[in-house]
Amino acid sequence: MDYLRAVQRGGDTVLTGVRFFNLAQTLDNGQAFRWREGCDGAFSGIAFGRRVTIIHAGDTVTFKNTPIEDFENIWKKYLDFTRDYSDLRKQIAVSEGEFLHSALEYSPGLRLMRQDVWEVLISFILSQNSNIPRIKNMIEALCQSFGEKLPCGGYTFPTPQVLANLHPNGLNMIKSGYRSPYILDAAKKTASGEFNPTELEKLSSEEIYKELLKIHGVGPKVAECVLLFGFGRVERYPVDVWIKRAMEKHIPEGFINKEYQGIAQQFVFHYARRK
DNA sequence: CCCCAGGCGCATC
DNA sequence: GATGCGCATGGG
Repeated sequence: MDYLRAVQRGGDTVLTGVRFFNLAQTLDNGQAFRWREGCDGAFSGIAFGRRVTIIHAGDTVTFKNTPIEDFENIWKKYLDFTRDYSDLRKQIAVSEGEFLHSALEYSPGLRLMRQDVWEVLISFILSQNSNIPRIKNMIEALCQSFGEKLPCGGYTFPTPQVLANLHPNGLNMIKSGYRSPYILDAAKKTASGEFNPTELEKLSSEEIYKELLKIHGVGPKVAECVLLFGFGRVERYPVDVWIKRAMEKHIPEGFINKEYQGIAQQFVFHYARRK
């Protein structure tokens, strides 16, 4: 494991002996869109209906105002702390080539996140033909308009039911343009159970993939994002322009180890986009 | 002001 | 099943 102990201290949960974890490299690399860095380096965000502020100092990570049950039930899986990155990184380094070595070194604290399938689905439908600042703006507008206000500030991600009941132009205020009908279709199929993440969880990645493509506005790229970031299918990975370019140039034969190529791809993506 | 953006649907071949 | 085009809108 990549931490030694998790203990509740006051209202907070504190992890000690943390390795292979960096807030910015994990929360602000284009996997998730609802995290903001404060001026003190802390990151605040909302997921699974809860808001949390995370502070990283030395080998200690603090989840503010978080009972240990919330860490165990939500954030542990969300931040992939059920996986051993020490071991995983070694495996990738051994099986892959020089470019992956550089990519691993470039992001020592990058972890694959495991997010809510519904939120990932909507977020990456919105992401198409757009850029990260704008994606964040659309998602925030969506949450402010249709999410639930939290007592500690911010809004939850709206439910499928709420979005499914909107009129065709009910999303005008989030300025999602031609993507709006896609969002509504995803919401209707999810609210009705036609697209059911809990049931799909039991199926093979390829079967889930086929179900995802039935949603209007979901193509190969978005479907792979949902498989990797939502369903945690780490053998899958999305191919966008950045990855396509980087793979063709540096890893033309593809990843040797297919088992974790979704995670390996995260390092390539982050490294390929470095300034 | 112009360019283009973590794609996709649709028409056409 | 492959290819090319238009897309609504804002961020750089």
